[in-house]
Amino acid sequence: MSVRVRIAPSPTGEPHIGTAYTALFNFAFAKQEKGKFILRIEDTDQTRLVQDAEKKIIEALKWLGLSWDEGPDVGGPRGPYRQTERLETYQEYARELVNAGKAYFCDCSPERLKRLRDEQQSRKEVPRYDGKCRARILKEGPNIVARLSVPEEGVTSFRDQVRGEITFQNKDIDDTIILKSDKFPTYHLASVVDDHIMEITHVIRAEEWLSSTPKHVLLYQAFGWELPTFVHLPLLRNPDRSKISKRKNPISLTWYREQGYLPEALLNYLATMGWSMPGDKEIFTLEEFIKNFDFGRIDTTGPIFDTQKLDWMNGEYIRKMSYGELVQRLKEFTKVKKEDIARVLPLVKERMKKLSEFDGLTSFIFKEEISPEFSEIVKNYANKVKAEALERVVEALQKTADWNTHSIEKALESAREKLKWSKSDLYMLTRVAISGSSTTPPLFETMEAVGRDKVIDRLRGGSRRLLK
RNA sequence: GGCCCCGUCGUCUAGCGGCCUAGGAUACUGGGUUUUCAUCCCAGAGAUCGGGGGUUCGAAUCCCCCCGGGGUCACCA
Repeated sequence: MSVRVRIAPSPTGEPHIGTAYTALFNFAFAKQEKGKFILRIEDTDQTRLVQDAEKKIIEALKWLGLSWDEGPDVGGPRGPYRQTERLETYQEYARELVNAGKAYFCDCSPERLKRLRDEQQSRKEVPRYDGKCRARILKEGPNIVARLSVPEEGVTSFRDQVRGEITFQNKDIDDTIILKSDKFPTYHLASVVDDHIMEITHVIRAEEWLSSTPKHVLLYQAFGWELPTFVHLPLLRNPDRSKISKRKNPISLTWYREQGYLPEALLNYLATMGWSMPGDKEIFTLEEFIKNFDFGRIDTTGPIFDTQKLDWMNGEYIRKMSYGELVQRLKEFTKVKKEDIARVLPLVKERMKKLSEFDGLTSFIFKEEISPEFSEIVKNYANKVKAEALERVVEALQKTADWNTHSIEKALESAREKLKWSKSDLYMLTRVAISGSSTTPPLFETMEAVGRDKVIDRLRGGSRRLLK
């Protein structure tokens, strides 16, 4: 049987980093097995639905290059792939279960359920449904839900591909609602029915689903369906080890994109979360990941998402990338013209960790005016002396016909000989005068990029400023 | 709290009974290259493998208990 896997995000907010993580592992496994990777939209919660969320998820996955074979609008024999488009299906299956005595209708009001929960909690009991409607024969209708009838005794167990055998006592499992009173299925019913109809062979999802898996297993058993293989990936964590969340960590894929993380770097980083390439290799391509992917190398400990290491990895990718390719990628991060990006890129390529840093690193080159601050540099010279030094540099520069790093260096050196200044002092003074900053790319290259006229203007401006 | 999962340097991890006086990466510190920054190179510090019992000639690796962390307990997914 050929492998079919899926991701099933809910369009309830920003495209989530966890979705990318799960998608990556599903995608890699599908590719390795030459199987199918399916995108299914779990939009059954009408109250939490967010307008553009599905679109954004799709855009994010495309950005990452994790392409899918079926869904939500891409053909496939077992669609549609949005759950709200298949409501009758779930209703039919729920009815089938009720008719078979494996589920029952329940008309307990939300108020009663809340009261029940509160009472149980005050008695320090585990909150769960008391089975009031279990033995009643109710007709389907408004304000009626369907609940799974969980056996009172015995155990439900299943095998998780990376964690081994996991067993739950049936008495600990609640009679979960499978069909809500609005006749929409809950996640449990919908995902089990869909996974079966879509012939999903491996359910690869996050660890947070581990404790509801027995309910799913019970559903499969009630229907008499064959179980898929379950794989629960470790949960990405905040620095305090709690489940990764908006409050404590950036989780939006849109944010990572806007920050200038390269999709291939983000994917590479994600692949090292809870998984390791044989041979201590940390930088690897998606193709290498696919080739070497192995469930046995999944670590079940929840990894902390460390943006510092992501930054390092992103920088590695930027440095490795060709200039031409980088220029293309930079276009959406700056208003600087393409030719100018290409021209100054060599100065900043190895200084960028994120593409969004390009403007900050290069803006001084293109600015019309800068306001250098001289007070903190070359303190052993008086302002007047510094101003004169800048004038000497201007004179030397004006004598050179060519404008390249070599001629600039020669001019600077001849000025320096007259001034009898140290290299570091004169270069630092010049650097601040032409850039406004004490840290820039190499001076000659920087001056060359700024251009002759502007350099001379700025040196004179600096001189005037010092004399004020 | 019940149930379930997990526990190797700050962080990501290698390790699946002897090759481990625990390796790599990142972050950090120092040094080198250098006109500043960054890159690059070298070095250092950093984990008695959560703790305690076993099993074994031998345990980070197997077993038990404890402790710690996390997840989950909705007409949300």
